[in-house]
Amino acid sequence: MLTPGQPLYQAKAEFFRTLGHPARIRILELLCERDHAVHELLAEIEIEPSNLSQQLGVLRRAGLVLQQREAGEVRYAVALPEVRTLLLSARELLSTLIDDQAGLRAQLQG
Amino acid sequence: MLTPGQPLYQAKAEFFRTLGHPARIRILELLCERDHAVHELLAEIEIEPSNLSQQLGVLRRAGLVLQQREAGEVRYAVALPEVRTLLLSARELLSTLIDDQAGLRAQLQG
DNA sequence: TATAGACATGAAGAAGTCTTCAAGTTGTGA
DNA sequence: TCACAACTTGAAGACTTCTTCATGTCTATA
Repeated sequence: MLTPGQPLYQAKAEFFRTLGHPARIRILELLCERDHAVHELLAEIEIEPSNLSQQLGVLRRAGLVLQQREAGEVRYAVALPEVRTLLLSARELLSTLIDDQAGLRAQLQG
Repeated sequence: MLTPGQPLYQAKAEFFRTLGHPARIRILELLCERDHAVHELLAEIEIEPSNLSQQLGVLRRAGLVLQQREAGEVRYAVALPEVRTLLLSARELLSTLIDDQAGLRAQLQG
């Protein structure tokens, strides 16, 4: 969990593993748009409440999101604006990757 | 492994999991500098040969690196320039994250 | 063609991650 | 104060991923 003194590439790997879950990706994407209460996230993501809490816990412990009580609900927000940049850059890479693979498939089939 | 038809956030999660291993991160970082033969990677990364091959296999199947035989050795290269951008953007985020956490620790301790 | 070097692969036990369940906490309104 | 809503937590079995071992392939060279 980003403990100091460990080699940097270890921390990087750990960080990417934190992003390596569909629910956590969705949460971050939603939080990049605006902050959300837990019940709002629950309405958007198909997942059990306790599972959502677990995933929020993972993101919280990684330092990627912040929690805040407000008027009987718990609101979450991304902790750093850099998260948005990273997700965009991943989307970029992924769409090139998918296009390339579609191209390859087309080439193989025709 | 980036199969078409699955929801996008699933593909994203899978993609990040591919990056979620210290050896694979190191491989990609080295390949972002220049392409390397397997034995060159082996000299840089502390890992058993068969393990390195396994990790290269993961990256290859994900479409992130390309393999090429040449003069009795196998050379690897990153498949897309976008990989470099993404790694930089992750480094950016991670260093902010680490600074923030160091700040928090300092605040808590003194 | 035999041998060696450079890699890749399949399989299996160890280790880590997910999902769910049951139970716990924290505010809020009756 | 009681009860409820909104979340969180710990634990446990199911499921994945890692690492390593033994073996296999490919190429170049003697």
